[in-house]
Amino acid sequence: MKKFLEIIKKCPLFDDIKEEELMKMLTCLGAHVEHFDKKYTVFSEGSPAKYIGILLSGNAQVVQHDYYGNRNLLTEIRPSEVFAEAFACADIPTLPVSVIAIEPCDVMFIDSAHILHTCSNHCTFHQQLIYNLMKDLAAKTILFHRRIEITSKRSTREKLMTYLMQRAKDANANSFEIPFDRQELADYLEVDRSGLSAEIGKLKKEGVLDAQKNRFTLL
Amino acid sequence: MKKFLEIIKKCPLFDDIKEEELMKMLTCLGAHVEHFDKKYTVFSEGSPAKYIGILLSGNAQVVQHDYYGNRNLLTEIRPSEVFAEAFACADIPTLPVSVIAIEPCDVMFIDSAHILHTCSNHCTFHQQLIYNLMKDLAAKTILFHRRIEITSKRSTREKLMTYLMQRAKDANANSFEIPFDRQELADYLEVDRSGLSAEIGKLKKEGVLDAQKNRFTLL
DNA sequence: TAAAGTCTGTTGAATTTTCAACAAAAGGAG
DNA sequence: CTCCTTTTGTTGAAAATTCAACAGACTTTA
Repeated sequence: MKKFLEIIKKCPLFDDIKEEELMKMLTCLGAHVEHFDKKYTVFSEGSPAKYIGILLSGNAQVVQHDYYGNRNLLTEIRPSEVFAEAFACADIPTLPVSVIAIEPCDVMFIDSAHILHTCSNHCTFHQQLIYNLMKDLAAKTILFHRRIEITSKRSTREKLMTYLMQRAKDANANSFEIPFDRQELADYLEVDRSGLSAEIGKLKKEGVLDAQKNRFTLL
Repeated sequence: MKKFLEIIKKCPLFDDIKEEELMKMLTCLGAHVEHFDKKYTVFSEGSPAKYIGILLSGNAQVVQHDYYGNRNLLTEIRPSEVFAEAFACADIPTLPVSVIAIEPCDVMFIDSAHILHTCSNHCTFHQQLIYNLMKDLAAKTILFHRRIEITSKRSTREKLMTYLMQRAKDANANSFEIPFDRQELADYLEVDRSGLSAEIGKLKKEGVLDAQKNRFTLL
């Protein structure tokens, strides 16, 4: 676990927790690390929502499948990010989503009950953890707002442009890379892939943007 | 404020806080109540995200307007529910949404800084409030998941049926009322109102459901 | 390096959604 | 009760999305 210390320190869940206390605390919380190869399932839909996950290396996605088998891409997860915490904290018994390793991953698991319920009066770090968890959930809620801002647009073009403008604002630049390939972007925007490609082509011709692979430039 | 005590007690933000401490605490937090007539604006897009709102009476909605002026209905707020907390907790400077009174409303406002930052080591209720806030945000995140489950469907019919099945599950019955009129439902599902009406008509003819005003029955 | 597999852009046809306009129904005010 | 306003359902034409299929570019693997 030590080799991931730098990533762990960046995790918002551990803000304002001293480095010398961190490892001790993780042991106390019963944290453990597992490795997953590409395309393997980290959490699967319907399994108990007992553990909070923290991505230590690699790249994963939160996805949901509807009853027609359509894949719905909910979020991209990057190292030091927390996932599946909302379900554990909200006492949802089983996960309504799956988490899939897109690249080989190392994941740290912490039993949510150890964060929320055990000795919360005696260990000072529990209070800090809960405060950090609240901050993290607030940030997640904001991300969902942004997502809904996108999907609430009615046309492929507007969805794409809303997404790209969000990314440009985040990057503070009009040229930036996105973490999706075309199919994933289509899934995220909830549009048809071929229609998306066509729309990108049109926008290029109109001189609104430039796109090479996953690098986009707004003009 | 006292006349709303029963509603305030139901607010998840005050779970496990004793009734005799509640009023004292609200005074300490600087909570105050305002009245809003129908169609008045409780919070407006772009204003500072300083206050957390708690609806004490009436009915309100969280809405967002895009640059074409389309109204996007994010959530319905009912008495004892908390709103705008995510923006305050996530340190978002200005609100990206508006809150509108649909019926005459009474709203309690609490400065979020008083919950998050003041004397958090000395007053025991602060820790409980933060824990409750975390629970509340986790629940909100789940609601957004459900919302995205709906809007990620591609057709009006699937969106409608996904929504109705969620409501049926919540109500634990195949007959239930929804808190929207047709236009609001269309906004929530992000579909065209006339197309929605047509789809409801078809589903009735097919014997899949029955609908009278805002009471739906799945058959 | 060759072969196999994956990703992307393009097309046209089928299906859906959107839009605008109107009439019927329901609700509210006086 | 009647008038006026709002909500709901209906329609057909226009526009957009989806779908399936394919070819070329790019990657990966053997």
